[in-house]
Amino acid sequence: MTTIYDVARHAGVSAATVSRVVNGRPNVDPVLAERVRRALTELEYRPNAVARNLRKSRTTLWAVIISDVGNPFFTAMVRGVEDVAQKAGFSVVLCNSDEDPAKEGKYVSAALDDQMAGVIISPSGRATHVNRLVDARVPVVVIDRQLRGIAVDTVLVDNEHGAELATAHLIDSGYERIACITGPRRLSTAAQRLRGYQRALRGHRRAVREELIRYADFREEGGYAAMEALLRQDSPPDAVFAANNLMTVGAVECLVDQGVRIPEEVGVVGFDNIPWAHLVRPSLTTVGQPTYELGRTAALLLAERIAEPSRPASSVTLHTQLHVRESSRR
Amino acid sequence: MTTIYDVARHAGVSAATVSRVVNGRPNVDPVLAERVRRALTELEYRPNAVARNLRKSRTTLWAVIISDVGNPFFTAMVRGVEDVAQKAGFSVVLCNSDEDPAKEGKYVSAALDDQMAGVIISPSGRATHVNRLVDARVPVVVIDRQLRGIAVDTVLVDNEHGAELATAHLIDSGYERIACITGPRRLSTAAQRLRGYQRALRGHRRAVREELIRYADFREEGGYAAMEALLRQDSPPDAVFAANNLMTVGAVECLVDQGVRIPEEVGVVGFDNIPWAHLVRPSLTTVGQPTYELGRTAALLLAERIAEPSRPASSVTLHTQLHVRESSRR
DNA sequence: CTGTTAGCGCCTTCAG
DNA sequence: CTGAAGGCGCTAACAG
Repeated sequence: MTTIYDVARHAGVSAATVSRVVNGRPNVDPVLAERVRRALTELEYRPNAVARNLRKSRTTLWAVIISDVGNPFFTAMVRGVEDVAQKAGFSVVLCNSDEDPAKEGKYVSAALDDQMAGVIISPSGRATHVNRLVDARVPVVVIDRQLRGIAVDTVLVDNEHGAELATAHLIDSGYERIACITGPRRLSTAAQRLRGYQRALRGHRRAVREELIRYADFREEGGYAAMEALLRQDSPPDAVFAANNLMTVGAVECLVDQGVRIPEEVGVVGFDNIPWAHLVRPSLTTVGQPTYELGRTAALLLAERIAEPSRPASSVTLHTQLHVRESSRR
Repeated sequence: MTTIYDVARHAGVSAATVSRVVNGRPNVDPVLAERVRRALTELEYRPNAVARNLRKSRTTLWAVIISDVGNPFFTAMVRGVEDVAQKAGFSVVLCNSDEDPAKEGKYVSAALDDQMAGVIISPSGRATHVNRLVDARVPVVVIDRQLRGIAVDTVLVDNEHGAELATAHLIDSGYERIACITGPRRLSTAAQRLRGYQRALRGHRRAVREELIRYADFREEGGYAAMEALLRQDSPPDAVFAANNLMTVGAVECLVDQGVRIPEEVGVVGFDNIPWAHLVRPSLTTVGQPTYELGRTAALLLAERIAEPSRPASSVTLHTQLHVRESSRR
């Protein structure tokens, strides 16, 4: 491995001068600079990033801690993060917490140990781990899920509003007994989408029936099981609002398996984009999120905070959009 | 930030002793060790990974360079990699080359500069960048795509065989003019899947018609455009084999848009798993790959090579499986 | 404008 | 078994 000293010797200057040239500092004699540049290319010098990081006690890496790499929602988001990161000179370490606070904790520790330049996290529950980052003054942006009582940059969507629109649309389509399959209680997204559902019902003077509300796990299996339970009831629902993409797929699978016709017997609206929602028969009505933009925005916020650590925390809310397709029209 | 010296002072020993305790070395007086451990927890000491990396000139990071984070095939693979990596004490840096050799080059440079412990790469074309890694003695595993004339650990699937099965199945189902939409010529997967298609035709004494073969980009848009072009021909195909998941989706979209009925008018088989292939109407026949296992295997190979850098390169081929669903039965 | 010096935090000889 | 010393490669402060 060729070091800065090899280059210095080869160019007949000091290591400091080489460093200055490498880092594009002004105040270097053009003649020397040229000699250094030649040595640089001749020796194919590449700065050792690790040494540089130690010296500056900060790296050029961002950790993105998401709760499910298998969920296209999160990968689309990561794409948005990545594009911004690369332009800003950072690389992205993708960490999959699998909704497991312990795993999340491990990744937060790693981010701390590795002196990551910043962290974007979709927290799997309480604020504990995010607090560790904040306490250590590591720039953090929370994405997708809200954390109460902690001043941190946050990027969200208007969950409640989106859920309300979705539910109102089912009501307008003539469905009477509308169920809601939401996510784990501890997640703000689950709570807010449930609240939007309830608000729509109340706004249309419908009763909110507890037996039509299910808490599942934001996964396919959970959506399937919840739908199954709903169908087994004495008076089953004639429509369902599922609070994320994977659970929507699970619910639809269940309906298909049970031979229940969509949208005639049961109408379906899902939250989140679902890849190829339009190819599924019937095509699925969804509340679309600007996933890529979510990631982009979070990355932009992170870059700003890194540049200016003391600026006050801000919170950005992006908007969802209802895409009406076949699964909700009867 | 508390350093090893703070701990040493606090415990009344030298930094060397602390280091030994932290790293679980034997030959430390139990009494001292206990004192050190107490200091460790009292001060909440966390070793600085960057300093450690510099000292040992190796990190605990793997770079996984894939060509499309938007493709569920690759993310499923990454999951397999991640699970193994975590158990082996490595973190995974996910890099998205977007099929762009220049971007790929940048990420390879980053891996080199950051002294990554290893790289898993699905190369976007020629071997140049992989060679740089090999030359620098960075442990590498090539995944999904074959690189000729270079001794490197590789994990593949039986592309030709899978494609042959898929095509033979279309022939057996009674289709006559079977088209093939394959990927970029420079990618081994595209070439091999095309070869499998041709082999199946020849094996069944059918002519291989050049006008039924299209080279696209392994993306949705490419699949759509290729299908469109095929349909515009004088005698359009009555079936199509698409060589990856996204192109299959694109082709199906095109058929739907044009009002062509699947599988009655045109049969469809796609390569790669397609999430929710069974929910799409008609459900899609696919050649399934063991994606998670691909990632797992690559990670295992990488771990082995890191442990034993001089072992000869090996190549593992996993098997595909034909999942017959509705889109190919008439 | 340039070079010398020091040290980021850790680990690993090498003496003792 | 323990501690002192040196150095991984780089950059920032300080003289010159």
